[in-house]
Parts: sequence; structure tokens; C-alpha cells
Amino acid sequence: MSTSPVRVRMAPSPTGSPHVGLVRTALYNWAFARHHGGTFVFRIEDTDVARNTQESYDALLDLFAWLGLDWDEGPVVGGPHAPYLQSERSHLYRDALERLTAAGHTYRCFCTNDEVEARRKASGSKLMGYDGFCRELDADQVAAFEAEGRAAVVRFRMPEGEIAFEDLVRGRISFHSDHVPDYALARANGDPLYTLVNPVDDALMEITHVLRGEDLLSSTPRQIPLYAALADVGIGNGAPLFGHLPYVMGQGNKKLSKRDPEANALGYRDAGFLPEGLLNYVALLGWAISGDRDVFTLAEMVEAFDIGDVNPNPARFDLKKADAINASHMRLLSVEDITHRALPFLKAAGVVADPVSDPDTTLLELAMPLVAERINKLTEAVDM
RNA sequence: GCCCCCGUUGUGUAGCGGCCUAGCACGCCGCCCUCUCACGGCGGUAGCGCCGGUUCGAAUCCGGUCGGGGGUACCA
Repeated sequence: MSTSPVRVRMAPSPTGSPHVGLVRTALYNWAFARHHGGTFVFRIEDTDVARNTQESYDALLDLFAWLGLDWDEGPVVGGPHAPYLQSERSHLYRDALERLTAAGHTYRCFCTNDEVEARRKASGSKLMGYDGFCRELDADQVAAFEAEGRAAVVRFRMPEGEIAFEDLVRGRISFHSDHVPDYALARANGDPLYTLVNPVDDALMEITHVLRGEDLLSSTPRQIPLYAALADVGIGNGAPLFGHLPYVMGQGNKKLSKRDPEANALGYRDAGFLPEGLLNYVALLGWAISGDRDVFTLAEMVEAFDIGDVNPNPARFDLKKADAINASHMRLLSVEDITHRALPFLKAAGVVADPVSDPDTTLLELAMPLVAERINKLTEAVDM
């Protein structure tokens, strides 16, 4: 048993409509935090100004409010590491970049993609990515590039050697630095990139465990040395522990894309799902509470959740099973509860008046006991 | 190409060397209950990718192979 306090986070980008994969990741982080009595941080990664939207940000807050996944630090509630929107933290990234550069962990790179590609062809190297050409430029060379009017990206100087870590869901994983090129931390125009801001924020916010999608697995070997470099310049305490969660797949062998209708998390609320139903189903995408049961409450999940039990295989999203799990939760509710929850749908459909009238109340009292026992989703109450 | 991850019925999973003639759930197919539908009950269907090795014994450990996925950006 570790005695260090657990601090985890979810860090979505406010682009497009929230994806069910995000719900799964958020749920695992939340359950992990609650299980360990730790802190759940909510951070908004809105550095991509071109794609961020206010609607998307609002949708994220709506979604988590509906699901009942509460956060201890983040937007609305604040916290000791505020602000929790990356767009309001640029001074922190600039400071981190200056410190890293002062300590020699970065260098300026003037190469174009074409030049890098041409060199690779000429050398016959099998290694992809940046070749480190600008690593050791002297002052004259830098001056020459600048005289040409070239702008420079800031690259991280990757240390040489093996980078290994113990993944919380996959066990030991190792890469060799030969396959992890020096990567860009900031654009030529000075804007910090995700590669910099994500680790800086996790370090600053003292995140202890990063549970995230498998798609970030291959960026882990480049982040681990960055955490070390950040700690070296007084930012954070080194790398957190990582756990890479399996993909959520759609039909066939494709990741569930944002274009798939079943990917839209808020769509489930509108379709009459219970939040506990969606959460329960989504929890099953990579985790099981036991061998012979798959319907459980959030409280039971918090009690039982162990990141080490998460299955590394990609999971297929199955709408029929989601419906069935939701239906099981419907049957767990009382008639009064179902009536209460179905009311917004009934009002929206004009089945009952908005301030519920007396005749409506009578109707509901008569009809709901019959309706409640046969519907699988709240929206179905409307048709009955 | 190179690097990394993954591989149990159609789907999600349990399984961590003998308890497995591989369990549970969804789906699907029957039957029962029922005025109908839903719920509920009962039964059926179908799986350890492949090849070697270790072992008295392998779904479980090791190697290889095949297949799938991801990365290889001044995206996240």
C-alpha cells in the first residue's frame, strides 16, 4: 500500500462533441481516485485555438454533471493549481521552456522537413523522425541560419539509452532512444505544443498516476525524460506512473470515431439512458467487477476498482449490450424514481404540460406503474 | 521499412500450471409464463489464432509465426 496521496486527472480538449471513450477514461480515473481516497483533477486542454469551441466546453461540463462524476479541482470549483484551462497558463509554459533551455535540455532547430527527409534518404537510415542535425550547432551556424531568415522550433534533447517503465495495465514496456527522436516542444512562432504543456501541467499539478488511452502509449518514452528534465529545473518531482487503457473500437477493427453516432456521449442522455447505465456499460470496456456479474453501482465500482485488473485488449462498443445494461438499471429504480426522471422527456414531447397539471398528475399515477415496468430507456415512456 | 502494443465463442469478459469435458453477460435460436408487448423462467448455439518448447500436466510459462492496432508531425 502506497502512502503517497493519489492525484489523477482527466484532461479533455474542448473540440467536437465528447466521445464515449472519454467517459470511460474519466470514469476509470475518477474511480481510481475515489477508491484510493485521492484527488480527481479536471483540466481543459484548450491549446488548439483553431479547433476549440465554447459549445464543446459547455458540453463537457454538462456531460460530467449528468454522469455525476465530480472533480475536486478544476473549472468551476477552482483549486490550488488554478487556472485549470491551459489557455490561461501560457506564462507557466513560457517559464518552463526558458528554464529547460537555460539548463541545456533543449536546442533550436532550423531544419525543414524536406531537408530532414533528404538526409535520411542519403544516409539510408531506417530511423524515422528528426535526425538531430541541429543538436550541436555552433554560434556561427546559428547566425547563418538566422541571416537566412529561418525560424527555429525548440526541440527537446533526448538522452541516449533505454527508456523503460512499468505500465499499470501492461507491465514493463521499454523503448530505445534511437527510436524516440528529439521532438518539438514549441513551434517556430513560440507557441508551446502539447508535447510540452501536458507534462508541464501534470508536473505542476503533482499528478501521480496518468491513466489515459493507449494512443498515447508511444508518446510516453519521450515524456519520461522530459519529466526528469523538468524536475531538474525545479518543476515537479519527475514522471508519474502510467496506465494505458485499451482502445474503444467501433464496428470492425476501427477505433470508434467521432463520426459514429454511438460515439457521442451526450447522445445517450438524449436517448433516455440512465447515467448509471451508461457508466456501468462503459466500465465494462476493459474491466469486470467479477466473473459472474456485470451489473453494479458506482459505489460498488469504487470499492472494487483496481487499475491492475484492467484488460489491455481493445474493446468493441456494443450498443445492444449497452441497452441491456441500461435496462437492468431501469429495473432497479422505483416507479417514483422513473417517473421523476422521465418527466423532462414527457414534458418535451408534450405528453404532460410543463407545470404538470392536476389531470396530468392523475394520469401519471395511473399510467406510470404500468409504463415503468416495461421500458428500457426513459424516452420510451413518451410512446406509452 | 523501423519501433511499440494486443490476440479466450458474433460481442464484452472470467481464467493468473491441475478446481476448465473453459464460467458469466449481451446477442442469436427454441420453449414456458402472458389477452398483446415488456419483464421473468428454462434450454440451446458458438471460443483458448497457429507452430514448437518447458512440465507428470498449459488457455495459463517461454520462443517463433501469423493476424490486428498504434506511432514514426512545428496534431493531440
